[in-house]
Amino acid sequence: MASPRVLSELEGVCLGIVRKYDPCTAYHVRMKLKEAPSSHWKASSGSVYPLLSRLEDEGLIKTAADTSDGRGRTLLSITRQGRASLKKWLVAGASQNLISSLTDPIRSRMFFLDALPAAQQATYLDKLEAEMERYLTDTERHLANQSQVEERYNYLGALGAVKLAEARLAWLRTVRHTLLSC
Amino acid sequence: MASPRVLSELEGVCLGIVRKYDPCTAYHVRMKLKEAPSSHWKASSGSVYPLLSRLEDEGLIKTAADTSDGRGRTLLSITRQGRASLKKWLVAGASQNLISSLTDPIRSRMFFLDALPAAQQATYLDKLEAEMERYLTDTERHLANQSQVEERYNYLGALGAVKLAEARLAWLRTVRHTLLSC
DNA sequence: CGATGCATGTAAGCTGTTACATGATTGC
DNA sequence: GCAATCATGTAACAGCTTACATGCATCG
Repeated sequence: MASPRVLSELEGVCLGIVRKYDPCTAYHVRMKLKEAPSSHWKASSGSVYPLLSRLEDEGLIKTAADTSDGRGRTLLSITRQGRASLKKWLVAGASQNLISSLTDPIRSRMFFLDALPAAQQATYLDKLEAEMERYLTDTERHLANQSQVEERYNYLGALGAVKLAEARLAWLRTVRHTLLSC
Repeated sequence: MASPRVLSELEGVCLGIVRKYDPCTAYHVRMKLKEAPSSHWKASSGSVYPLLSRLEDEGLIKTAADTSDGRGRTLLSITRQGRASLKKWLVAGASQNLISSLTDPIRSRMFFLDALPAAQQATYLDKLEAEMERYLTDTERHLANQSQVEERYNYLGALGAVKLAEARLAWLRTVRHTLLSC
């Protein structure tokens, strides 16, 4: 009986990537994490390699040396047990505690904006809006690269990032209007 | 010259709370962190007390023993240096890297939903939608408790939580419709 | 033949959580 | 008097980041 522990967020995501691009290298997993503009994860080698070793130790992925490549690549595949763990991680996401664990540094700061003098508030909100617009553009561009038919799930995930970015931007504009128009 | 390091997210939030309810106890800071349904922070004593000690060591807050209370309460106040640090933390929020660091466990999972058989996908999405509705209600209730005039910044922050929750729910419904209607 | 990208790792450190531990105050 | 809340902390650990270190492959 394998350890039935719940995977961490990054573990679940990495295992999901291994499954999706099976077989692939650890490096590939890192690159996939990096290419989404909306990903929280830095996915440095310092987190990914030990993480994947751990998953291998627990039998969730298996490795095979790629002899055709002189760099000593290691190809990763998900195991039957890994698939079961991934499913478990997936459905565990429908809990109040995970739904509410969304961190938003912008919103956090809004509560304390009165610490800035009015002029600086305006400057800050201006810059924020400009950066948020740029971020929205990034997420939209990323969405445009996902095929709606071939990569349905990637498309829907990327769509979520766009929708959230739109909502944040709209909220920011409301804030700006509320604070600066009187 | 004091250490000009940038505060972490939780440090900034805690310092902001101290400033807002100055003077207040560390316990009060924890309770404030807990009462928002959209807060990412668990704000356990194990994080808050050492954090506030650190801020005191760096001269960002000062403490005073409350002799009128037998429990040995310690009252916290923000210092001039603390105000400067808080402002710095605030404006540092307008950076691409912080804007994009929004973690969404629901969206993360969407990319891998194809790991579940269709029937389980439907069950999962149903449960998710129900929980998201409950979460939206929580944030709305919290918003209703914030005065739009007296607590303008708290109101705007809570409004952001509601707007994000609405956008996530709308997106979830799109996902459900897309995946289950064919 | 040099730059960029592919590829794999380790060590130290930061930040926050969980679990534990203690005790006073307030309201019923 | 007892329960809930107020109040303060510590120790161990989990999880991820930063910085460092190495070396082959590919393309111009």
